Amino acid sequence: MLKIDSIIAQSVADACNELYGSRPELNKISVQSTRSEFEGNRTVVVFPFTRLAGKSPEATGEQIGTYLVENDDNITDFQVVKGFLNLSISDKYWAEALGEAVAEKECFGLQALKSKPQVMVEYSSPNTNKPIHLGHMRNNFLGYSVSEILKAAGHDVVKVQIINDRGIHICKSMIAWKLFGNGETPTSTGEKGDKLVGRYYVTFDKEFKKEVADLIASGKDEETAKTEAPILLAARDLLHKWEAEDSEVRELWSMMNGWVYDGFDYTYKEMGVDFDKLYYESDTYLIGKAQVEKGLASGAFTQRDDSSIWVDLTDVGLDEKLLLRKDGTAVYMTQDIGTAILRFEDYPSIDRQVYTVGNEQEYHFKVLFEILAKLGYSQASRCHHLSYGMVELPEGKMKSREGTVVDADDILLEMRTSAETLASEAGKLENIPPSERDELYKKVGYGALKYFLLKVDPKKSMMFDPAGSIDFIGNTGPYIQFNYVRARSVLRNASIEDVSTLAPSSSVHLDDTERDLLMTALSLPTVIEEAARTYDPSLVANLCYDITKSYSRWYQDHPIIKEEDSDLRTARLALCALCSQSVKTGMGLLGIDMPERM
RNA sequence: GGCCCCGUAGUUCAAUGGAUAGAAUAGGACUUUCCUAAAGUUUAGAUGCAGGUUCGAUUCCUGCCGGGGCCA
Repeated sequence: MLKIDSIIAQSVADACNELYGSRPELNKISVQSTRSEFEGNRTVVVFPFTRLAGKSPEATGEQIGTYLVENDDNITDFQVVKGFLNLSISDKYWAEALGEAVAEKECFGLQALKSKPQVMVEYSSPNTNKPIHLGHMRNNFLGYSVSEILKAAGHDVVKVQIINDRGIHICKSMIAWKLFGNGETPTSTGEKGDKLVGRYYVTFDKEFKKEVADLIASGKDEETAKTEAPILLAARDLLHKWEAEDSEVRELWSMMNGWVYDGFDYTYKEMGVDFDKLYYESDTYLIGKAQVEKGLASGAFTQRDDSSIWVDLTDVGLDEKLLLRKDGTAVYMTQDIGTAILRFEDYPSIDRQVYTVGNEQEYHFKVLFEILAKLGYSQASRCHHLSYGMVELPEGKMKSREGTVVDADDILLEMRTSAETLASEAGKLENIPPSERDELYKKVGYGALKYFLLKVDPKKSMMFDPAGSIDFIGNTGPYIQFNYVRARSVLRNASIEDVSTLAPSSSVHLDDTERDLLMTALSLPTVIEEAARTYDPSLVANLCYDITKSYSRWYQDHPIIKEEDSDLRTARLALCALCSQSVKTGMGLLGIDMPERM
């Protein structure tokens, strides 16, 4: 909601009070942009007041409109079309609103840091046996962006990662490396550490399948074969030794995980995401067990005859859920309980945790939050599962076993290369010093990728076609960057050092295109607030596009530097400054860097 | 079987219950003596089906059809 909209809503409430003796609630008063084919800037929907007035929509609109023009200086004129009251807002209001927004410079749209409660956002939960792929990238960019948006809305944010670094699947790549690795290391092969370990995870699977086939050939049934394959038994043995803290196994585990972390560090750095604190499941799964025992003692959980431990959530419409197996081993939920509680202890002031995890885990998180509530954590009711849809390929879901995953490092490289090709084909490279070119390809290429993944409503699943690749024209990151660059270029050519000096004269008149552009840019603060409230970066992405689209259209036929009327020139420069600043802020919240030249 | 999410132009995405459902891309026709044409203008094209609530439904409710997911 624009600032002017709350002013209008207030005046409309006054009008109803005065005219009909009843004051409607402010949030019931709908103010929106006036459609371009009608006179005016803002429109009040009058249908809700016809009952108060006991008149037709048209007559009600006339009465309220007349009252507004007489009693609110910002409103200069009105027109009623059916049930819509179109209001013209004074030039003075727009000039002042523009001047105020520009004066805020890079703070425009942002709320005071730490003016709202501390929030923890978990936005990566990798396994140490698989390299990062496109699905993880949607997760990471989404969580990073939501973190930045929450900060912009005034929250203190703690960004965390949970690393799934233990368990049978990790032992599988370990045993495969032991058996077939010949002592290979990332240094000896020159391969990225996460790729090397991932390769041995695949090796395990191949060997396992071969052994199963052999066992079946020698007369075993399939089920038996799958539990008796020697390589699986060897992996199980490693797991037992790991849990018994066998030093040799722990050493191998640390070494291989270390390789993976080196690989992840590179990819995260390229992606531009970072974390304030890392959590490892190898540290938290025992805490989870202890917490489950504690919950049993306090009566929150129950034990069955086979000694397995359960929680009964039928009172809140969920099921009974297993928390500890009969042999005392942990399930996923056990670990997640441990991790959550450890975090509440590490950061006593966090108001809630936000988990960025795919939508197939929705039930899991409902259960987790209920369990935390049962254990007495009042933050549980505010915890949020930031659930997002899958990234799908034209042939369906990505499957690592079928080799259809889109690897993160591959796509990052492809984006850089495409940016380079496009820039050189368009003959843009003369403008760019060679030393800055690689940086530029990253800004543009990665910007295209991030924008592509973030402009879609998180909860919807989305399509990625590797063959079609990601566009650089149209509704894309580079389109927004390009127009930003043009706007910055105008300000440079006009020698504007400090944009806050661009105070428009209060008598300057902006035309329809200019007012539309201004209104769009002025909505940044409320869009950020809304995005923070709904954990939805796509709102910010869409606003950046709207501002840019309007800017580009306006720029086409409105001279700025060459404008001879000096009041108008100043106002246009201010508009240019406001739009470029708003878009830079918005794109920054998406993790997208803006180049100054391209 | 139970529960959850999603069905909008050929395609990829928009639309706090509001006016004639917006963009992008692909297709047709244009624009560069002018602040960066990765741009702009223009043309053509869509709410799965059937009911209901409402002054007004892409949006809310019910049923069906189609796609995805979760729980055994």
